[in-house]
This record gives sequence, structure tokens and C-alpha cells, in this order.
Amino acid sequence: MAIQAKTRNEVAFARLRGDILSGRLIPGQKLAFAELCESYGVSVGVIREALSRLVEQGLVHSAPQQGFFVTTISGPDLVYLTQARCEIESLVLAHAIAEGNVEWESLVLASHHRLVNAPLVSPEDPERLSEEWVERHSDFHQTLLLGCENPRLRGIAGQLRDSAELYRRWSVPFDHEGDRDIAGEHALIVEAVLKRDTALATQRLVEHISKTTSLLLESGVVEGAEKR
Amino acid sequence: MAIQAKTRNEVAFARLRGDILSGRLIPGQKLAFAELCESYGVSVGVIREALSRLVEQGLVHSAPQQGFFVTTISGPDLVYLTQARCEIESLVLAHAIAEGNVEWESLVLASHHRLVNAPLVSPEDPERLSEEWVERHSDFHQTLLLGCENPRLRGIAGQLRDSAELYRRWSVPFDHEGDRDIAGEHALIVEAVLKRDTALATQRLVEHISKTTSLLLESGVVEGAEKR
DNA sequence: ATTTGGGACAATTTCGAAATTTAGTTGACC
DNA sequence: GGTCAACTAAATTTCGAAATTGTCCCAAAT
Repeated sequence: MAIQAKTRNEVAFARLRGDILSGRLIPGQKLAFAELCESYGVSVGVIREALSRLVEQGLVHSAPQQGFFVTTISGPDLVYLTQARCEIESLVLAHAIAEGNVEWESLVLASHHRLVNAPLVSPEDPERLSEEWVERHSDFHQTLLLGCENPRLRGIAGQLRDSAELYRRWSVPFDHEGDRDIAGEHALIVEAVLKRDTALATQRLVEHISKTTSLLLESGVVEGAEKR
Repeated sequence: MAIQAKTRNEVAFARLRGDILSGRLIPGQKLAFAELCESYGVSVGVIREALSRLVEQGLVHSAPQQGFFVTTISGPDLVYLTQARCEIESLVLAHAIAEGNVEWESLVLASHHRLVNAPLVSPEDPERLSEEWVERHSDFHQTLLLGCENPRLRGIAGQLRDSAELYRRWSVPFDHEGDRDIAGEHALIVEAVLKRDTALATQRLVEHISKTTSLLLESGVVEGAEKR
């Protein structure tokens, strides 16, 4: 008896979700059933169910009788998303600083250490962020908010962060203007969090989030991508 | 050729969602396929897809190989949900007051007027809120937040309000302590909103949301319902 | 030259049964 | 008398084809 605790639906959902968040499936791309069925080795019903769940998460868009597509990106949406993230992640981080215990502080330190010791750019393509760094970066920010006791607030913040992952593929690892230090920004956030300085921590988090969006908008790559 | 713009999936989803939000399907209840298929006149695949979407909305819970259930309610969850609603709806209302135009003010007045002219309790059962009032009450609160330009923030607030509908079935229309005036609370919120007094409006909104939760927790009906 | 209609093709949507798994019950054995 | 195993029954999960709908191309008419 093979150990198959997870249903085929769950694995298809997890894999589809991973393919979208990692950028292997790019915004605007059509998600055809025939192709996905063969690729994942399951029937259309399983794929439909997984896609429906992703629609509700905002990662996939469905047009009735027309199919499913990876949610498209756009400049205005990025602005809205960034505003929402700044305000809500600040709120949740404030809760975390107020409610988090020593165990949480340890987790923050640990996840930050893992992030620092990850290569920023991919070995094979120095123009793209490494998958390892993206994974640890996501973990680090999620851990920052883990001190907040309210699971509803944590869930909402995580949902917004997932949506933002759609844009990460287009982020440039190097700031060509030369005046950015991502690692330093993370370190400053950790410092303020451990000092329990809520105002300083939220301010630095907002600047960190805003900076990424500003550079992305200025690069003009979003407008180029949304034409698909 | 019959005009059927909506797929069977969409109608099943909408109807299931309505049945849950209106309390016809109560928290903890099992959602068996055979029953739903006959009731809605569709096959299992359609039901599965609709249920999967509702799972992602937090209205339905799924246990692999075991079926789907209406999300259960609990005291702790109600506390978390209320805290999240207070903080996020305040945030969105502040945006609405800052960004909303005259057209939005008109919508607020209109939806409030419709709410005032709806019967509070059901004609056949004076112990329960009327469906008409619940519908208009939901519309009123949604309209309040409609002035916020950011669709992401509006969506999050609406999502939290939907989750709170699971608890509305257990709300008592009459405050047996006798010191509550729901209609008055709504009027005060409208007044503060039209005066563009952000601090006062958000304060009154928070008190309005908190009051409902307090009465529900004090009544002890939630602990009785979650035992199912 | 543009538009309108028909028709073949491809894709999504829906169905109903087969395959798996879980829950409940009966029986045998310690 | 209690525990465990196997069997039965009911439910979920999965599949693959049928039905429906949208898309595209081409021909005919304005």
C-alpha cells in the first residue's frame, strides 16, 4: 500500500501554485487543460478544481467558456498592491512586536541568518534572483509577521505577499542606480524589531516594500510585461 | 437557444454561497455530494469545484477523503475576526472618507435610507432578523467602504465581512439588556462620514462592530453552536 | 473593400460511472 | 469479556468521453 496521504488534487494545486509563484508560468499566460493534464498526469476535473482554488486566491483569472489565465500584472495594480501591503503589513508587524515572545525573536534571527547566507543571484543567470534567495526572502518576511497572534491578520498579509510574488519575476536583482542595499535594509528591520521599536520597524518595513516597487515602476518593465 | 450566460458552475457556486451566508446551511454541517447534486441538479464535478472555491474563501472547510463542511464557528475565532474587522475596516473607511467624492456620499445616503426602511425582524419569526434587513445591512456597510479607491483593500474588508456573516445567524435582534439602538448607531456613522470626521467615524464604526460581538459572546450562544 | 453568414475545428464544460478510501459491523480469537 | 481482523457499505476521489460553446477561416453578398 503506497503512502499517499495527499490527494492528486492537492499535489496538482501545490505544483500549479508553485509554478506560478516561482514565475515558471508567467502573468497573462493561458493555462490550457490538455497541456496541464499531460504535464501533471491527471484528468481535467482535477486541474479544474486546482485552477478554481487559485482563482479565489487571485493568482489565476478565469473567463467563462474561455479558459484560465495567470493573473496579469499592471502598473496601477502594483501601486494598489503596494499601498495595501505597506498599510497592512505595518499593522501586522506592530501586533507581532507587541505580542511576540522570545521564541518568535529567535525565529526572526534564524530566518534572517538563512537569508543572509543565500546567494542573491542565480549561478546560471546572474541577471535573475536565485530561487533559493526568493524562497528564504519570503520565509523571512513571513516570520517577521509570525509574532502576531491573530491568524486572520497573518493570513491577509500572507495573501498580499503571495500576490506580490507575481511581480518578483520582473524585479531586477541589481539596482543599476547603485544606491540600494537590500541586505542592509533587512538587517535594519531586524534591529528595530528586536529593540521593540514599533514606529522605527514599521517605517523601515514600509520603505523596504516601497523601494522595490519604485524601482520596478521606474524600470518600465511592468508596462512591457502587461502587454501580453 | 436559451440564453445561459452563466455556467452551471457559477450558479451552483452562487447558490451554495448564498445558502451559507444566509444561514440555511449552518456552521459545522456536512456538505454531502449526493444531497447537493440532487438539490442543485448538477453532477459531482460541478459541486466539487464550487466547494473548492468556497474553501478558499474560508466559508467551507475540507477534510481530505472525508468531505466538506460549513466552516465551524468558535469564540476565539470570533474575537480574532472582530479585531481584524475593526482595524481593517477602520483603515478602509479612513481611505473612503479621504478619497470618496460626492457620488459616493450619495450612495451612502441611499443605502442607509434603504436600510432604515427595512423591517428589522422576520414577519414569521420575530426572534430572527429578516432576510431583507440582513441584505440591506450588508449593502450599507459595503457602500461605506466603497469610497476607498484601492480595490485590494476593499476586497479584504469585504472578505472579512463575509466571514462574519457565519455568526450573524446566531445574533439576537433584540438586545435583552435594552441599551442598544442599532439604527441610531448607523445614523451616527453616516453623520460622521458626511462631516468627513475620520476619527469620529472610525471610532463609531469600531464600537458598532464590537458591540455586536460583545453581545454575541455574552449570550453564550456561540459556545453552544460550536459543539456540533 | 468591407461585412455577414455558415461551417469545421478546437477548447471548455458537464456528466456518470469506475476506482479508492473511510467508517461501521460482524465475527473470531485471545 | 475485550481486542483485533476482515468484511460490508457508503462516501469521496478520479477518470475519460459526451455535450456545449467559442474561435477561426472562407465564401458570398452588400
